[in-house]
Amino acid sequence: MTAKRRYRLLCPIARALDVIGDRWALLIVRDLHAGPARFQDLETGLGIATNLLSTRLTELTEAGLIEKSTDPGRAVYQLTELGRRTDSVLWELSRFGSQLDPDPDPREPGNLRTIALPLRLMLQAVPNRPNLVVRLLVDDDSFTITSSTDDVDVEYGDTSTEPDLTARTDYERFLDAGEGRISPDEFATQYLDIIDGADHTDTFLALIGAAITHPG
Amino acid sequence: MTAKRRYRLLCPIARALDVIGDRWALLIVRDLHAGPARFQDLETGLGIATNLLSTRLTELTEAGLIEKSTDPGRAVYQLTELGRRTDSVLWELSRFGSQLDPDPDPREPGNLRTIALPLRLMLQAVPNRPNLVVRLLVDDDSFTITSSTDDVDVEYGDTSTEPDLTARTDYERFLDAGEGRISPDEFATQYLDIIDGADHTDTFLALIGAAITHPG
DNA sequence: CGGGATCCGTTACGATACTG
DNA sequence: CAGTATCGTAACGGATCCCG
Repeated sequence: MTAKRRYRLLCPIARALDVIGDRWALLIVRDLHAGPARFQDLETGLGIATNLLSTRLTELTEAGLIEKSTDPGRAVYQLTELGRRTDSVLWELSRFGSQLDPDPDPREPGNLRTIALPLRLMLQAVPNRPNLVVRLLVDDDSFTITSSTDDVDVEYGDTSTEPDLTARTDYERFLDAGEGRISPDEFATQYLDIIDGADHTDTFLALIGAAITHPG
Repeated sequence: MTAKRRYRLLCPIARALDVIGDRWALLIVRDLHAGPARFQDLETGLGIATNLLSTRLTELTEAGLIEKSTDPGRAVYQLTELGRRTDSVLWELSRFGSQLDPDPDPREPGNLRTIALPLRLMLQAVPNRPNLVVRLLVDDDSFTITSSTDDVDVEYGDTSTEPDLTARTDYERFLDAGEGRISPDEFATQYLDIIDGADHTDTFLALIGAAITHPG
């Protein structure tokens, strides 16, 4: 029943921060951009205390950014349309953060939902995307990339659709490539294993290369 | 000597939030986009406690976003090049925040540095900008808009350059227009007084109209 | 076992008073 | 004017406990 701490300024930036400015709020939203997630997915992915996650989830729900669907008995959280509109904010934050020195003593996340949104936004900037469904394995996590000319989606986990191609890489290298510390070529040839669907290799490498190279 | 609270995650978004995610940090940066400011300018503009402003300023300085120039004996804070690169983040936050319901019980800011950055970013999106220097009076605050084809700047306060045109409006209407609650035409004809330099009126109105209308 | 709620020590924030 | 010092309050973080 305690009133939440707010700026209460007229300006839209302060208004936005009143909703997504609290600690963890944007990171939770970011992870949900990778698709619906359960309580524990978010907890282990972020390393957030359960009480904080709980309060953030209700606050974000009240603000209309996320919603809880208890369809099959087990709670699942997902973004609303309003919540999905945070993608530009997150994208610009990501671009700004890439210019900063990385933490000297980083903490590994419990899962890699983290990278689904940046990946999608990079792919989104590529013109003339091919029609392609890719299963991308990063360490022990799996992503399904669904590319078409009109749209592109990156979902965490295996989805029902059968992929055209399956590839594997590791998290560190993926980050290096995404932030420009290694070249697309070096990444593609050295750190990307094509496991299945090799006949789509050229299409896939062109897509990845364009995504990394593109100014954003 | 206590270690600052950080996410310490590898992802660039978390890295960005470790620097500009603290309460007030982004709003301070936003106000500095309006040009150099003194301690008290920021305090009254935001309504922030002085101890918090003090710690934020040193943190932002350590992070390399701002710098203090004590040239004439009086401390003046201003953005560094890195700090200026927050403009895209702030712009997207502003766009997101405009979609949210305004606070039911808002608090008036002590000054209007707030709106310099949104205004500049709106103008920046206008193609074929005219060469024009405008003094815009909003309530008791003054802005100097320097427009050219290549670039546009909005500084808080009167600058040395003599304006081609001087106009006046009020804060509420300005916000209404910027967030699309009233039309550019309605704003220009009803709530914008041309005080001086009337021969540049058409040029100015075209610029303002385009800025408001433009998708951003 | 997943999905939280409760408790409690620590840190951050906010208001005000005070100092160079 | 530009901060520092103090102090009460709110938020965070870790752990444990509870409930279906």
